Amino acid sequence: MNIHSLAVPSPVSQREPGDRAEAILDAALGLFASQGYHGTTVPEVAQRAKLAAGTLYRYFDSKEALVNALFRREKRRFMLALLDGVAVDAPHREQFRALWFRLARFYEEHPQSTQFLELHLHGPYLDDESRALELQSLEPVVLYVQSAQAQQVIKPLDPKAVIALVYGAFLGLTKAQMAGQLVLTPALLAEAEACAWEAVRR
Amino acid sequence: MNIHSLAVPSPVSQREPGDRAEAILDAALGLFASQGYHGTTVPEVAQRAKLAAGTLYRYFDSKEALVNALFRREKRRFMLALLDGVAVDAPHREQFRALWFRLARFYEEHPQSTQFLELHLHGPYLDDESRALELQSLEPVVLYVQSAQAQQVIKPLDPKAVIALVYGAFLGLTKAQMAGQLVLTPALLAEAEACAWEAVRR
Amino acid sequence: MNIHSLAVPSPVSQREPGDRAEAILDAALGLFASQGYHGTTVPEVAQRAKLAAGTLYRYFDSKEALVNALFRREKRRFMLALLDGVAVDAPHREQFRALWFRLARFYEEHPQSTQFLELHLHGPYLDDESRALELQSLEPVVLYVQSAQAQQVIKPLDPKAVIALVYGAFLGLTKAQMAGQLVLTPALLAEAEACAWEAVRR
Amino acid sequence: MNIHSLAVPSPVSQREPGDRAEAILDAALGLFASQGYHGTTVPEVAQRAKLAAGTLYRYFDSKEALVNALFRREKRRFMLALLDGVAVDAPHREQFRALWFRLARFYEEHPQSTQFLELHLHGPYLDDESRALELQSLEPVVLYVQSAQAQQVIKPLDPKAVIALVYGAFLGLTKAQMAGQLVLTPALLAEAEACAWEAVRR
DNA sequence: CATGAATGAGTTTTCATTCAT
DNA sequence: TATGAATGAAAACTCATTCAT
Repeated sequence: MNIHSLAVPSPVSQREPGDRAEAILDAALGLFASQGYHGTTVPEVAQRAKLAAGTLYRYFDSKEALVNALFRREKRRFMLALLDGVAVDAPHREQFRALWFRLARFYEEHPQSTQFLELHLHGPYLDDESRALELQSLEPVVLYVQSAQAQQVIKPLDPKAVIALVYGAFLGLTKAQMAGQLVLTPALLAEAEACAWEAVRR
Repeated sequence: MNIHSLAVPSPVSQREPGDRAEAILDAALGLFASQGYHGTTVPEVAQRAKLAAGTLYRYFDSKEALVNALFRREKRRFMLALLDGVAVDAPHREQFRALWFRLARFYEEHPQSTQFLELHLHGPYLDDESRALELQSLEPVVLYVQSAQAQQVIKPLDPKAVIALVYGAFLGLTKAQMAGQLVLTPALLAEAEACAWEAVRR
Repeated sequence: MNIHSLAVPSPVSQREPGDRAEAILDAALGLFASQGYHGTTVPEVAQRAKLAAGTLYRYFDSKEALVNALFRREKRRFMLALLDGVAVDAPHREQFRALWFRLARFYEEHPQSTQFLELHLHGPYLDDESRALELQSLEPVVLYVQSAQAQQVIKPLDPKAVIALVYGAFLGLTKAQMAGQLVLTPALLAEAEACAWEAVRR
Repeated sequence: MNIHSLAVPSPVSQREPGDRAEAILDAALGLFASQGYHGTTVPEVAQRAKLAAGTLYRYFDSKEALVNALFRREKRRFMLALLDGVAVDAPHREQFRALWFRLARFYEEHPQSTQFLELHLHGPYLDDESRALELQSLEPVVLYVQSAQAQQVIKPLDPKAVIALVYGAFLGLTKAQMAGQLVLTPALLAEAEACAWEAVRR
């Protein structure tokens, strides 16, 4: 038994600051992902986050500020899941596989995040900071593709086309699963990874 | 000069009955595609269709009925463009290429339709008939894939996974183009078609 | 009996356009005058104008637009009542008396307008056009005072001070009447006019 | 250096009890005067008084109680400034001059108080006590006017009319100054005092 | 006694839908 | 049949007041 096990469990009302904002973002994620921005009401978000509608405005200036904060949180989460600690020295084939399964894992753990980010990519309610983040997020992947192309491992297409094809294919699978047409088993994901690699390999 | 050039242009009030409904659907397509269902107002649609808001209700019972009618029209257009007169006897490789370029052509001619159909695939406002059409629309393509698989030309994956991968890859390209990251030149489309084929061929 | 007496009385629903906006302004005048801008709600105005809250927004873009439209209408009414057809050739003493009794008449006929204009003179919700009108409205009276000063009929104070003294004195009377402390009989008004003249005459 | 300069400044937490209520009233004065009752929020007042919104409610039961307490404090201040130690034996002309310059001094030192008292004279949020104070405050001035009228020094108008004319004229000057149209120099104030006297003298 | 986060009623505003003309 | 003004329910947002800490 250590000193921590003696600690009094903190009651709900003693949440750390920031916790409440996170709860709101969590609630908003599910709703924006399934119903879209205009299809979701602020009271709905508040109710799901277990607070009064007015309270939400202590944490976010407006519905628009909320969707932007959410977009940035999810985009950062996504990029972190995709790139953090990636083995840049590994063979390109290995890196490709790693990236694919990181996508898969992120989708498995945060399907709503995947859906949200696709749905809200170009909403007119996204502000400059969100758009900047969006643009910036592609860069590391473009670098990977260019490096692989320099080694003549990936076809010499526009790197953005390569990314669009592979990530598009991946998203196609997730949509099919969400529509109930498909079950993304590990086996299927592995086969699909092979397909994706065949598509862009040289 | 022929007899037609002499024809008096029919006044607005003497349009054929279906004409106005079509005009409404055309107007709705552009708006729903770019702003979403909840982000588009009925008066906005009416104004773009050059009629009064109240008049729209002579043609569609409600906003929901409108979006469903639109979904069905666009889905049918899309399937027609994809499948009508397709050469079922041609080699599978040829058919694949043909399907890809039909997709490309449809997107080129009706980018909003492509966008609309993706965006509204799973809106909670779609009714049973629309959902049924959605399911049914996949069937001919599934048959094509199964036929190719029977000939051991396409990998023995779940046909829906094959479709998801290929159509997903195609949509990835269109999104990149709409985001201004890419220009879908004929050359790029041809190269991408090759990629897609490599992805699923045996 | 003339042709007009034969006219069918127009039903309520056939009001001339503009009538409705006027009804809203009339309703708003009474409420803004007695309760102030922030103390008056839009549904309150709508109810008094006998229409639904939403309908008001067909005529005015916002509550702020409404108060500005009202300010301008009342200011113009006031200036018209004060200056239209004034005998600029009459002796200055006569003109002074005329102006005073025009003030009195306007107040008698539109006490709420007088109150509203005083109360909202410097509200932060007044826009540039309203402010410009406010500034411009003083000019003709300044000219009168300067003319009288040139003839050595009125004391050589800053004309704006002369106006402030006289109009302030007048407003003091109206406030006392509205507070129930005083009754502005014709006799009292005449005596007060003499007082005001004594104040500024040379 | 004297003994006072050595005094330890009393920490905020050891303020005298009435101090905080005064600080709240001071903060409220500035805000109510410039933005009105409904245009001012309680948190705004609290922030300016450097305390939390909740704390304000230890000192005043409600926003309405606050505005009433403020009204009474300012009204008393005003009457004190106007009448305290006034030389009742001096000639009426002298007393008139003294009253005028006491008005001027009060306005100079507490322009917001002047503005507040005028703006809130008839707010529906004023309670009976405030209204009673309002009525009662006029009495000493009425007595002065009656005394002067008895001596045939001031015109035999209703004393309340006399007061309305003179105080109205004074307020007119202050409004013109606050609107930036005028600067109330000592010279102008002296000339205006002469005007006011001419207005009501016999 | 002080705090300030939380509340929810109330405010401004929008918009799908109706209906008199 | 076409119109568009009118409606009122519902949305985003504000703020006086309370209360756990």
